[in-house]
Amino acid sequence: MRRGKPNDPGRRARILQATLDVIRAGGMEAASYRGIAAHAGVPLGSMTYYFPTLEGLILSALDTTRSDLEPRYADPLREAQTRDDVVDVLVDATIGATSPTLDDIRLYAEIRHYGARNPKVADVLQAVEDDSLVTLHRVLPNSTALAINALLWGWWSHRLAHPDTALDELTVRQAFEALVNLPAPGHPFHEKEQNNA
Amino acid sequence: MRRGKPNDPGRRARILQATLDVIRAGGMEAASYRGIAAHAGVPLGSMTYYFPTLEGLILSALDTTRSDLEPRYADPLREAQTRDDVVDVLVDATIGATSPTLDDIRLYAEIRHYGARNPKVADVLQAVEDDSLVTLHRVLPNSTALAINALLWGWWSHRLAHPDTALDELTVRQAFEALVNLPAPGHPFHEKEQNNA
DNA sequence: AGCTAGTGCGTACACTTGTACGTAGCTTAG
DNA sequence: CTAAGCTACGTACAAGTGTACGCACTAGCT
Repeated sequence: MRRGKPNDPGRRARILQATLDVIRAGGMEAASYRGIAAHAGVPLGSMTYYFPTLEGLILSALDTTRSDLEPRYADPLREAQTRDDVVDVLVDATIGATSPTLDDIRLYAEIRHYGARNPKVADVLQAVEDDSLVTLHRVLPNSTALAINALLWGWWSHRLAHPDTALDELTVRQAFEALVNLPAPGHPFHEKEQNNA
Repeated sequence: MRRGKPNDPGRRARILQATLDVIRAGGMEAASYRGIAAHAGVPLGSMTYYFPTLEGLILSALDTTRSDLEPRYADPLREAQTRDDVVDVLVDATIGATSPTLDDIRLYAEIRHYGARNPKVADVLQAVEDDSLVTLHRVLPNSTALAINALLWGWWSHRLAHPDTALDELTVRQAFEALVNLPAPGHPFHEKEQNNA
């Protein structure tokens, strides 16, 4: 039973997209109803209509990033067979073709930052992180996965703090190699598995 | 030639301290003239008198953190002789006695976060980071120092995102060991130096 | 055609923010 | 003792914020 005028069906989605754009460009503090409305080309009244509370809008928008991260980072990891493959994927995700742009890193940083204080955002962060950790954990022991996650975020953070200086690929690669080849707990001697084609 | 009533000589310093407290507790967005004034127990007029602009106050406050970080992190590193010593210092700085509290990590995170968009804050960040990198660089090759810095920040970030879960010491230690023992560029074979007592 | 329910949005309000500015009061020079 | 100058602060203002609320207008039912 539909009533009223549904004259712009994609409006809700466009607002969500505009929200992410604004956060990417100006940070969470720039995410005001009015600013987002201007960016999306919708009147202020539409904002509060589709999203009665600003926090709700932001949470919804952040949540959509989960589906963005999955294919870019987790998918290639799922296909990695050897430890060397894993290193390749990680290097690529840090500075290569599948690596996020500075704007995307900024967005991810906003989530982490906000998540440190807002429990709702922390849940989103947890979900994003779980997606990648679970995938890493499929190939590597738990402790190694943690360290790699920490280092990956460290590299991304480095890129944020030094936007004009490119990271040296060999430096990044060797660091990941060192972590990936850590011995698993309970197996003091590291066995390199050789199940590639 | 002194005039007027200098009835509270430490007032300026107390304002700076209160500023850091407020940022630690509520983030940069909580750092308002009025909030800080209330926390420091001074009237609003005093704030704008000692610090005519809010950004100036924040920058001054952040800058004082530089002298806090130096002795805690750089000093022990200066005294490290062997690579194992370096690992000890790093593990300690991550989760041990000399490691920052969650509040201090939060403060550092604010600096990094703000620094990604505000050039003035970026300068402060740069200075803080240089202090530690220069010290690391004294013992380790440049690329390794970069990786270690990234990982250290990654671990701190992890603590922020998981305040209730303690990091396993062995996990942290092995990760740092792996990085510290990376071969120097130009020296394909790694030589472990054994100059301990 | 007329009635009704629900969609979409314009406007207004209460509040918080940084900052400018006027002024009170102490301290020294004359 | 008086005048002046500087310190310290109370107050006011303009700008920007989230959100509540009421009005138009469309679409389906009778």
